This record gives sequence, C-alpha cells and structure tokens, in this order.
Amino acid sequence: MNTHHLCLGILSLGEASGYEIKKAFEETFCHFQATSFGSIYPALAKLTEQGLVSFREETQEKRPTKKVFTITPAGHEHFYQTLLKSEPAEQYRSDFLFLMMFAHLLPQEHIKTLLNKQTENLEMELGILERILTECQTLTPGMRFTLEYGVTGNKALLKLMQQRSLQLLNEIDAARSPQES
Amino acid sequence: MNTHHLCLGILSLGEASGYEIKKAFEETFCHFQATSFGSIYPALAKLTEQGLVSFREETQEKRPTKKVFTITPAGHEHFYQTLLKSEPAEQYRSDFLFLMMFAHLLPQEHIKTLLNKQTENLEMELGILERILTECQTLTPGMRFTLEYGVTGNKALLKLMQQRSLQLLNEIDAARSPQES
DNA sequence: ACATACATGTAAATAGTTACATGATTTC
DNA sequence: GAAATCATGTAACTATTTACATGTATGT
Repeated sequence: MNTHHLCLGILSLGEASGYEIKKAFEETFCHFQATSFGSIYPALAKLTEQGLVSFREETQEKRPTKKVFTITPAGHEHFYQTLLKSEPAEQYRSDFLFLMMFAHLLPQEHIKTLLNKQTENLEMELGILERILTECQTLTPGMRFTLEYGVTGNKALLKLMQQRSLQLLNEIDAARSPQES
Repeated sequence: MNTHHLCLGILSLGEASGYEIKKAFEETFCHFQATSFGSIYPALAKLTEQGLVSFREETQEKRPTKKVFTITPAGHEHFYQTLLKSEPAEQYRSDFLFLMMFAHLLPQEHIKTLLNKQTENLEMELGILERILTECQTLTPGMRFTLEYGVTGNKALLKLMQQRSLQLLNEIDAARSPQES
C-alpha cells in the first residue's frame, strides 16, 4: 500500500484536493498511515496521467486556486482490485521500545523521561481517536472499527505503562547495584 | 533510528556476525524493528570505516568463514549519545486497518478472510513473544519490558477481534441492505 | 532432487522525507 | 510583527527492499 493507493482510497469516499488528502491523513488516519505533500502531489499527477483520477480547477475568493480531484470509473475498478489482492499486513517500528531495550545503559532520570513521554504520546493519541469517534457522525462501519482498534491498543498499553514503569526502573536498578558495590 | 544504530545496539550486547544480527531481528526484535541483509552488510562496512566497530575473520569447519564484529569504545560512546538524543517515537503502518476502512466495498466473504488472517497474525506473534519470555533466561529488564509491551498490545487487540468481528460484518451488511432493496 | 541453514556482499529499483520556492489571508 | 492556514509543486537526499551472485552442508 503506497501513497497512490492512499490517495485513491480517500478519493473513493469523495472528491478532494491534495491539501485536503493530507489533512485527512493528519486527522482520521494518522494512527495507522502517514504521508507527505512530497509524495501526494506527484502521486496525483501520476494517477491523472493514468486516467484513474481527473480534476477541475476551482478558483476561490481570498484563497489560492485549488485542484479538486475526482476518482474515475477506471480508478474505482483499479482501487477495488488493489483491495482484493492486498494482504492484511502490519508494520510497527518503535524507537521507544528500542530505547527501552538498552535502558540499562541510560541514567535513571532519562529512562523516567522517556517513559513519561511515551505515556503522554499514548494519551494524546487516545484522546484524538476518542474525540473523532464521538464527534464524527459520518463514519463508515470500517472507519469506526479502525478507531476502536486504535483505542483498544492504546488503552491496554497505557495501563501497562502505569503498572510496569516503576517495576522496570527497580529491575534496572537491581541489575546495576551488584556491579557498583 | 536506522540500520547503523540497530547494528551498534546488538553489538553493544556482545560480538556478532552480520548473519547473526539479522537473526536477532527475526527472533527477539521482530515485533518492533526489522531490517535486511542489503542494509546490514553496508552498515557494518561503514561502521568499520568509522572506527565504531572492528572485526576478525573466523574460519569454521563445514561452514563458511564469517566476520565477527565487536563494538569499539568509540562505538559504545557513539551509541550512548544516540540513545540520549533519541525521542521515543513510534510509527505504525497497517494495511489491515486501511483495508478495513474500505470494507464496505468488499464482498462479505473477503472481509471474513481478512479478519481471520489478522487474528491469526496476532495469535502467531503473541505465541512467539510468550515463548521468548518463558524460554530466554538471559534477557535484560528492558528486553523483558519490550516483550511484555508486545504481549499486552496483541492480547488486547485479539480480544477486540473476537468481540467486534461479527459486529463489523453486521454493520456493513446493514449499511448495504437499504441501497439494494 | 529440493529446500533450508549458513555466510557475505552488490546493484538496481522503489519509496519516502525534508527543504525549498511562492504567495495571499487570517489569527495572535 | 510573527505564526499559522490555505494551496501547489520540485529537487535533493536518505533509506530500504528485492533480486542477484556464489558456494557448502544438512535435512527431507
């Protein structure tokens, strides 16, 4: 799944400009997909070239002119085929867990800071997901599911962070002490 | 955090060959970091050039000669500085959730298959993590923490999958019916 | 006979991020 | 006066994956 597919996906829900597609990824999909302008604009140009989307220019008062993209029937078909042949893969990369692996090398205060930041990050994301779930009325069942998936994971991890943080610090301390004495 | 840092991290725990570093990522770290030979070997060459690691060649009977890498004092210091300045960031990309967002476009049977595959993937990873936790005796407190973090997340998500899968299918069905009649 | 494990490495292709360039309008 | 929002786009850089190349030994 690359930026081309992400753009087609958003456009399958309704027309949008490149800027609006980016916003969708910052708002509704940020917890499981991300992309940047540097990928979106070239992707839209390529999709237009391939006839999978078309656009009209919309002049606005007091705002720059924007290109509003619409998915074509060929685009719908192409996106459908992509969905059918895609595997439900996941990739998770965590610098936080990598840092925790080497917590025994770090000063206790620094570990505390990292654990607090991670907890804050999880809380912030949880807040965003819950806000969308309650505020947005136009969500498809699938979208609601993805948000609940995020909420469930974050809640469980937050609980672990609260239960295990102190224990981790003590364990590291205990492993360090024998060598210092 | 890139392949250079990942290699230094593994080598900070003990000497290893490129092949063994790859194995470490397939076994103990697979749930939050991944890399490939095409990244590891060039990274080790660069690190050697920079004096952050050194190696000796070890000839083996009935096995190809291997290069055993050791982290240097400069390497330890460099790795420590990297750990200190790194933020506890996370990035999660899920084709599964992207597919679920567009579940309303897919045949019911296909959605079921995707949900089952995702459940199987979560179960498989959970099994691996729990096996390492019980079998490995030489884990640092931090490593134990990363494994428990994975176990907690996967268990919560598995529970959700069991509770919500049928409901999602029904919701999609209900949203589809009015248009068909 | 075929696949897998061991072992190292290169090259091409793919993909993505970041910074830059431009410029009006609105909010603090 | 500065920063943020709206709006599009390019170019350089960074990183990673995949496939290829080579070869032995072991297990099925």
